[in-house]
Amino acid sequence: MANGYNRTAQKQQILAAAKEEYALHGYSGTRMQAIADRAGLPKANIHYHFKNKQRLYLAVLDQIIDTWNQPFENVSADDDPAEALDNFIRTKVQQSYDDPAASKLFASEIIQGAPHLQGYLRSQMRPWVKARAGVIQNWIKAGKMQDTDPYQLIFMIWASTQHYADFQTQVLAILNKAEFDADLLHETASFISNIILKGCGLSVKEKAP
Amino acid sequence: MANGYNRTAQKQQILAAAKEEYALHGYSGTRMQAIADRAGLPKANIHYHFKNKQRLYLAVLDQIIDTWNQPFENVSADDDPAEALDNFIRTKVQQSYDDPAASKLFASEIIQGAPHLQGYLRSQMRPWVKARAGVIQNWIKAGKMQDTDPYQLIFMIWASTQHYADFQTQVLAILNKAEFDADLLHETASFISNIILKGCGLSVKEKAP
DNA sequence: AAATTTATTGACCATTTAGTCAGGTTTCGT
DNA sequence: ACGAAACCTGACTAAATGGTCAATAAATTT
Repeated sequence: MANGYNRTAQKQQILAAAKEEYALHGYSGTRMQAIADRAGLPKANIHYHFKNKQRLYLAVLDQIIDTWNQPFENVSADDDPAEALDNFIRTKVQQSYDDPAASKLFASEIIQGAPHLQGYLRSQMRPWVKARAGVIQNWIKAGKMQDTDPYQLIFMIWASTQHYADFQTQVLAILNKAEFDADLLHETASFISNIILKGCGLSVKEKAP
Repeated sequence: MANGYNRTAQKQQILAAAKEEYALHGYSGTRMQAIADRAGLPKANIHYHFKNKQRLYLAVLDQIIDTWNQPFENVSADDDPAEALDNFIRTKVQQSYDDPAASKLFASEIIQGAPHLQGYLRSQMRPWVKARAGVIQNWIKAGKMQDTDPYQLIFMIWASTQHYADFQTQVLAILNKAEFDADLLHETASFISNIILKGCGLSVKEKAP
């Protein structure tokens, strides 16, 4: 799905601005003018780089997916489940923290029925999950962890890790905090990891030295 | 927040149609005409019942919140944690199943910074969570369950239960299913309940006779 | 340094869409 | 039955917004 490089820094600037705006206001709620303003450029310039609103949106989605997929490729049946799952969870939480807009934008797209991502879900994401589910299944067969539905497990990890990006507003309001700081991030990651690992019957161990 | 009764069935029809449209296309992406079409009414009729697009949106949110709050009021420190949490989880999953549009709409609103719900989050939801957190804290003090951050626990339950409504499209695509049926619902609720309860060090018991 | 391609921009336009309104119809109290 | 109030609706309007384009500037090539 990735379409190579984005030539200019300008283009990156537009993509970044667009990501924020789309995340904040949804696809329809986003105004090309607002993207232009955020990027500090005249609107017509954006239409020079991107044919139209939808193409720009797709380019943003593209970039998000590219970034996300990188870290998860290298889990294998030889790994230790507890360590691998812990790592998976912490990486996801970190990503949510680093780029909440990306998470929000993706979430909005899915919520609205993934009109632009049906193909991606089917042809990229499903095989990816299938492969990870296979690894988990192997762990179970090898007696490394108790019987647990791998798909449900992955969904639950996704849900609980992304929640802190997508529902940040709600979380902060409830906790009565102004922003999501590094402490809360760490606390959250540990909490989720603890519950999930223990829930799977895995012993939670601190990182080996 | 509730504003009394909705006099006519017509009004309910409009609210239902609006909920679907807003959930499906977001606030800005929703067209008054589309709501009218779905409700089978001329557009002007909608403007007779609701001053404008935003008021209609607020009315929809209002109704959702009203419905949601009903079941959770009656948890007390005397209850058994495992049973209460299990019940909480199953109710949330059931709600997601019964009215995914409500969940989606609420999620979109929060993702976009809760522009219409800041007040509600602060003045209604925060105290509500605080009270539930207090109950959980009491359980912990009474030795009924191990030490667990109540807020994090509640967030995690919210996240994992609502995920099946909000990200339904993604879940179905990954599982390669056409729709979310009652079996999957039950399976999901049990899975989440198992992981969470075990994760909290609670023994999972089937419903007492 | 001229020519040519690439990038930038303000002004403009066509379309979409929320909202209005005057006039008609139904319902309801008396 | 009658008047009044509530309800309904087709036709219209004003504003917002995505997108275009011709003119201009900058970079690149020859």
